[in-house]
Amino acid sequence: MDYYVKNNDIILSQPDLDLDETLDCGQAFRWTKISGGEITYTGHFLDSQLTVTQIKKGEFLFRNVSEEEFLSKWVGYFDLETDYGELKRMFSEDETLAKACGFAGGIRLLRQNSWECLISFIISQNNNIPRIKGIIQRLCDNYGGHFPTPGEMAHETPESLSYLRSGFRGKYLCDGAQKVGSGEIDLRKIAEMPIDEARTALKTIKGVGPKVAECVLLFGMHRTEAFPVDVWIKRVLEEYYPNGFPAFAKENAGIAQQYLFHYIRNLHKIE
DNA sequence: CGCCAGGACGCCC
DNA sequence: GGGCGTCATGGC
Repeated sequence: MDYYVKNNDIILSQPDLDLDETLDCGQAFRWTKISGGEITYTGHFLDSQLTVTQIKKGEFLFRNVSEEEFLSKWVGYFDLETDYGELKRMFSEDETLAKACGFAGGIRLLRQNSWECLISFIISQNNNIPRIKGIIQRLCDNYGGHFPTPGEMAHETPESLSYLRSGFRGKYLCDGAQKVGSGEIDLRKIAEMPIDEARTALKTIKGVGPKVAECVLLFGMHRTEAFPVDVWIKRVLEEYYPNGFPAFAKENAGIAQQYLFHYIRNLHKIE
């Protein structure tokens, strides 16, 4: 990992990271882009806030971040100890994946908080990304600007959450909050389970089906073999992989999925 | 205006 | 087990 401390900031050199591709690709919903000449995002992980700027291609400024905080928090969050160059070389055995990696090679899989991920992807069902962000924004605003803890949300009802305007998802959010807040569901234990057991456990929450469970496993528990299939990935599988997804990528199928998701969604822009 | 969205549920057969 | 209507809301 190539970084150094400069004044109160961290300068990171990482060719396999692009802020737009990683922070605005539908895996996380609480990063906002700061308008201006440079590419800057501000957002949160757990109780820490970060403002990060892409100085130039592959070079980043983590503003007002100590070396200790960088190493203990953001290196993990941005998965900086994984070699994505190596992953992309492996994926590129496959023709479609090679194109996808070439199109958006700056995607990384963020290591997000499992609880926030669970709530976020319950909200995501049959919804679009701008509106998902809006609902999560209203939720955090209501809790003084931070993402509510399971304990804080456990008492909510669909009526008390009506300000979210989350529609039919309100009752699902309440069931998730009640189960996690009460300890009936232990996300830390689920994260360590064999994956099929983990899937089954997550799906005991109302509103958590195959897709949402897979997203929680991939984005919130870093189970890289999890492979969420939404309408976009379904199109990819039908069009490019009629005989199945390549077995060599199985262990990291979820990361491959990220490249493919971004690729297929933006294909209309490059043809 | 109509179609769609990082789907899941309930019901039917 | 697979197929289908329904569920709120609002982005485009």
